[in-house]
Amino acid sequence: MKKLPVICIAGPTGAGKSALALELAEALAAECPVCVINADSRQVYKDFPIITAQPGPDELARCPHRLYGFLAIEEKITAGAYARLAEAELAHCAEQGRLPILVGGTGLYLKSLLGGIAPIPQIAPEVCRYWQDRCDAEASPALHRLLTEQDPAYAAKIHPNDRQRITRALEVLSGTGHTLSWWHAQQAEGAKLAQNAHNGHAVIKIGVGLPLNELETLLSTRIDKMLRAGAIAEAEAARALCPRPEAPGWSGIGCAELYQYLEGRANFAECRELWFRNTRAYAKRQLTWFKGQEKLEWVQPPLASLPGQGNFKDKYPELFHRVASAAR
RNA sequence: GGUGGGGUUCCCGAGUGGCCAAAGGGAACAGACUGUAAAUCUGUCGUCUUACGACUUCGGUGGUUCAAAUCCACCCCCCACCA
Repeated sequence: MKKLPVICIAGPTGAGKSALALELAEALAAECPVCVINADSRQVYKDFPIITAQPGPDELARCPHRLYGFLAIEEKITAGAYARLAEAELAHCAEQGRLPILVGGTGLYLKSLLGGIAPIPQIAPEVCRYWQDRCDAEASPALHRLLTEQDPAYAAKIHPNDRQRITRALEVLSGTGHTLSWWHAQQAEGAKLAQNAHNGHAVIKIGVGLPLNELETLLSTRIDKMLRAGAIAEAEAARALCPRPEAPGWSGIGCAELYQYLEGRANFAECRELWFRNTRAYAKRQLTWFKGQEKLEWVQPPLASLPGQGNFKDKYPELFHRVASAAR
């Protein structure tokens, strides 16, 4: 049996990745069945379908979608956990002869899935707590000095102020007995091989995007659409379910801002403005990531992405041809 | 009309004679990124292509002083309260 390729649609938030995926899915309908798989760290939360821009019922009806909206707000997902879940979905697709279309803007998740990630076991929560507390008490530069003694190679790569990475390195060391550098070395070989292939499947990476200044308009109108679609009610319901803003699910852009608004700590205009600013800043970070980390085939956003208007084939004939012939 | 408070670099905001191109935060720009990644972190951020340098800024105009964002005078705006 022929190995189907893996299609990957990445790019900054709000550029229309999901819509493009559907256009592609529909254009491909004649060739082979497909399955859209989420590669976005926030669209996994089931209580924020609107705010995290998950595909709606209409979209979901158009073709199978996986890994969307399945996590509760208090639950945490990580790059490693995501990679395992997505790996299983890819295997599933292979069994069924479906062409997987990965869609999402979480660069690290895509990288972990396609390029592999160090096989570090889960670290006990007490160990994490311990370093977290120590970092609070001693400040990150002190822990960075400590890390420099234990794992100079990794310490040299990160900044003394980067408490998230410093505590993680220390957690891994005390939790597993090996340094992060050691763990990274365990999978370095595979990572190099996996750049353009995944378990023997060809990977076609498509980027959807626009320069930041042009993307702004899309981001702004998208926020208004979310608001009209009931973003506030969604946040309100989520708050009733989990009134802890520090819970993992609340960290999404828009969620956090709306929480402040609901608490009366920001007025509506401030909330909207912040939401927009943060979204824009995030899109910029993503652009930087994709510029430096991945080589994508950039494509314009599908501006008129109304249901049933998928004309991927006409817009990107060569790209479509490549995908289709790889799928056949 | 009276009294009090205030006008600082894109925004917020510190600064009350020299150590001030001016704290801090935000925004912006550039960047990093292997389990929190919609996260976390870095650099730049008045102008002069680089600066040990030069030049122009702190409502306006004059003045005091070796030296002013900081002191004085007048003026223009804003806010609060009283009328």
